[in-house]
Amino acid sequence: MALTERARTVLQDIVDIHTETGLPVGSKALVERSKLGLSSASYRNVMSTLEENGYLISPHTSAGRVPTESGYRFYAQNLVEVDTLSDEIKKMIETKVQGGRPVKDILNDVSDILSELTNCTGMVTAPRLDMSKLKQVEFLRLEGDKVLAVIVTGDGEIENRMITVPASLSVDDLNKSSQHLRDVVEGRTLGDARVAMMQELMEHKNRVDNLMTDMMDAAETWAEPKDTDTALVVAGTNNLFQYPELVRDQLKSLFKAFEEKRMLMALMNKVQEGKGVQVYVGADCPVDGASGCSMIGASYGEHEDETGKKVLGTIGVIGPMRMDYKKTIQVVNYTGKLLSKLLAK
Amino acid sequence: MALTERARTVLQDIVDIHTETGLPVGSKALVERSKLGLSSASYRNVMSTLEENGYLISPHTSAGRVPTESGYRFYAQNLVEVDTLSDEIKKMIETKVQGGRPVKDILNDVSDILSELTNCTGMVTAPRLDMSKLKQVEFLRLEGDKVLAVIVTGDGEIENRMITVPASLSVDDLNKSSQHLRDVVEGRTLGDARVAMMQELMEHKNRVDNLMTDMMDAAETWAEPKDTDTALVVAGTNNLFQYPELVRDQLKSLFKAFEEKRMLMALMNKVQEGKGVQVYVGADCPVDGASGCSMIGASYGEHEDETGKKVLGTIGVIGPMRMDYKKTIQVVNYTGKLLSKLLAK
DNA sequence: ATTGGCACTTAAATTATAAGAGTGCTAAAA
DNA sequence: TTTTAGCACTCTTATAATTTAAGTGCCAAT
Repeated sequence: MALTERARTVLQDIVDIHTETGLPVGSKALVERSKLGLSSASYRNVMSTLEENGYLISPHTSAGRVPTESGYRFYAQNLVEVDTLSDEIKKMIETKVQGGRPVKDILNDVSDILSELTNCTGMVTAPRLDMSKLKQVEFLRLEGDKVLAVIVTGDGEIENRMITVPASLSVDDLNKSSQHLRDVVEGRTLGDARVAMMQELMEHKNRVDNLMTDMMDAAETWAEPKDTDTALVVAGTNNLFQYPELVRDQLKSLFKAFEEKRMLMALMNKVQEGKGVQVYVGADCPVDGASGCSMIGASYGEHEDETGKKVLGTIGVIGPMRMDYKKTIQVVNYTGKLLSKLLAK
Repeated sequence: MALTERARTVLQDIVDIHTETGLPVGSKALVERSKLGLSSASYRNVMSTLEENGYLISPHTSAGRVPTESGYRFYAQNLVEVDTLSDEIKKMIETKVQGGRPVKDILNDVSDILSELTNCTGMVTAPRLDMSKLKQVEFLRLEGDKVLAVIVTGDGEIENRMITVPASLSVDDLNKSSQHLRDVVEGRTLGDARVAMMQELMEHKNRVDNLMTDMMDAAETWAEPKDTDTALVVAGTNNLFQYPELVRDQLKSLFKAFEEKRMLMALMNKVQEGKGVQVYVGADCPVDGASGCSMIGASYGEHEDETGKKVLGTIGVIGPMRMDYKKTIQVVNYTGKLLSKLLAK
C-alpha cells in the first residue's frame, strides 16, 4: 500500500526531528515543527498508518514514535532532501584536503574531515595501484630468487612489490631485460602494462625471454590489493561514543570491525560497484556488529579505460542509523569529487 | 610508617582477590581466601590501618574495600609474586610468534598474543631502523632534486627514504658516487654508516664530493623514526570493553589515544630507557585519558654497540589498574625475550 | 594479641504514589 | 468527508518510603 503524500511528508519530518534530538517524536513536536500545519490529532492518525506500514515504532504507549529501519531506508531512498553545502563547509573541506602532498597524507585528511563534519567514522580506501600510471620501474636483485620491484607512480607514490624469478637468471640478464621492460611498461597503468608485455612476448616469441614470462606471472600479483592495513584509512572512531543509542555491546563489536578492517574493506568494495553516493541503512550495511548502523559511501577517481569505466577507490562514513543524511550525503559527495579532482592531476 | 608483614600480606591478598572479582573486598572474603587464617575482626583491624595509610579505600560504609592507586603501586613494586608461566601458555606464545617471516607480520602476532593472553590492549613498536644492519642500498633518481633511497636491512625488511640532492648532479655522478657509497655503508647500521661516511669525507677532502656531503645531511634524517602509523602496532583494543569500571568516557578517551598513537609512542619510548619489565600504575602511565589505567612494558632486542647499550623497540600492554599483574608481567617478559631471540637471527 | 558479638551505617533492592507524556477513540465542527 | 477538540487510558519516569543485606567499628571476653 503506497504512502499518501501527506504520510511521506510526516515521515520525513519525523526522521528529521528525530535525527536532531535522538528522542521519540510525538504529535506535539510535529505540530510545532512540521511544514503541514495540522492538528495533533491529525498527525496521530497519520503516524498510526505509518506504524501499520512498519515505518515507525513506539517504544511504549506514552513515548511518541521512532523510525524503524525500513523507515530510515524509505527516508534515505525517497524522502531525503539533500542539503546544498554551505560555502563555509566547502571551505573547510578544501582547506583540509589539499593536493601536492603524499597521497597518504591526503587520504588521512579526507578521513579526518569526513569524521569531523559528519560526527561519524570516516573511511577512505587507498587508490588502487593498478589504476595509476607508472612513471618509473626499477628492479633490485635481492638474495635467492627474490627481486624487488620499486614502482614510482605518476602521482609520486612509491610502492615496493616482491617478485620471484628463477635464480638461474644472472644479474646481467635481469638488468638487460628490465631495461627493455621499463620501456614497455612506463607510462601505462599496471593493467595496461600487462597487456603490453603480453603483446611484446608474442612478437618476439623466438628470442625466448624467460624473465619476461616470469615478470608477466609476477604482474598478476602486482595488481592485488596491498595489505589491508594501509589500504584503508579510518578516522574518528570515537565519534561514535557520542550516540547514546549505541550501547556498550554495539560499540564493542564496531571497534572490533574497525580493528580488523577486512570487513570494512569488503563493504567499501561494494560501494565501488555502484554509482554516485550510496546509502546503506541498517542491514544494508553488512558489517558484523554494525547492526543499527548506516553507511554512506561514494567512489572517487572515476575514469574511462580500454576495458570500461573504472574507479580508484572509495570514501565513506559509518555511523548510527540516526545520522544526518541530508548533510552527510552531501559532504561525502563533495569530498569525493574534490579527491577525484586532486588525484586526476 | 612502614607496613607490618601482616599488613603487606593482607594488601597482597586484597589486590589478588579484587583483581579477580572486580568487587570491593570485605573481611569475610579474606577469611575465606587469605593465607593467614585470621578472624574477620582481625582482618578488619589490618584493613583499617591499610586505609589510614592510603592503600585502600571504601566506596561507602557497607562495601568492603578497594585498592587505591597507591595500593596498586605498592603491590606492583613490592608485593607481586610473579607467576611462573605454564608450559601451555609458553607454547601458545611460541606457536603464534614464529620467525622467518616479514617483521611486520611478527609484530602483528606479538601484539595479538599479548592482548589475547592478558585481556588488555597489546602494543609493539617497530624495530628502530638505525639499529639494523644494512644489507643493500640503492639509489633511484626521481624527478627534480629528489632521490629515493631503497634500503634493505639484514632481516630482509625494505624501507624507502626520500632524500634531496642538488639537481646539478648528473645521473652519472649519482651512480658513480652511490656505488662508492654503497661499499662504505653496507653491512653497518645506519648510525655507524653515518660515522663511516664522515671519515671517508675527511680522508678524501680534496676531491670534493658534493653528493657525499649531501648524503650525510640526508643520513641525519634517515635515522628518524618512521611515521607513527606503521611504527606502533596496536591490538585488542576492544578487550577494554570487558571492564565495567572503565566507563564510557574513559573508553572514549582511551580510544582517542589509540587512534592518535603519538601519545602511546611517547609512552613506549619511556619504557625503552628502563631495564627489564616495567610497570606503570595509574598516573605513572601518562597517557591522556588513560587515568585509571596501568601499563606493563619491556624493551626487546637489547644489544651492545660502540656507543653503549641499545634496544630495538618495546612491547607492552595497557589495561585497567585492576589487571592481573602476576600473569601479565610474566607474559610481557617472556614474549619480549622471544621476540629478541627471533630478531637477533 | 585475638576474637565473638552487636550496634550502626549505607547502598541497593523493593514498593508505593504521583506526575507527565502521548495515544486512540469518539463525537462535534468544518 | 475530513479535521479536530476532548477525554479516558496506558505506560514511563520521578520521588519518596521501606526493607534488606553487607560490612564496619568498637568493646568486652578469651
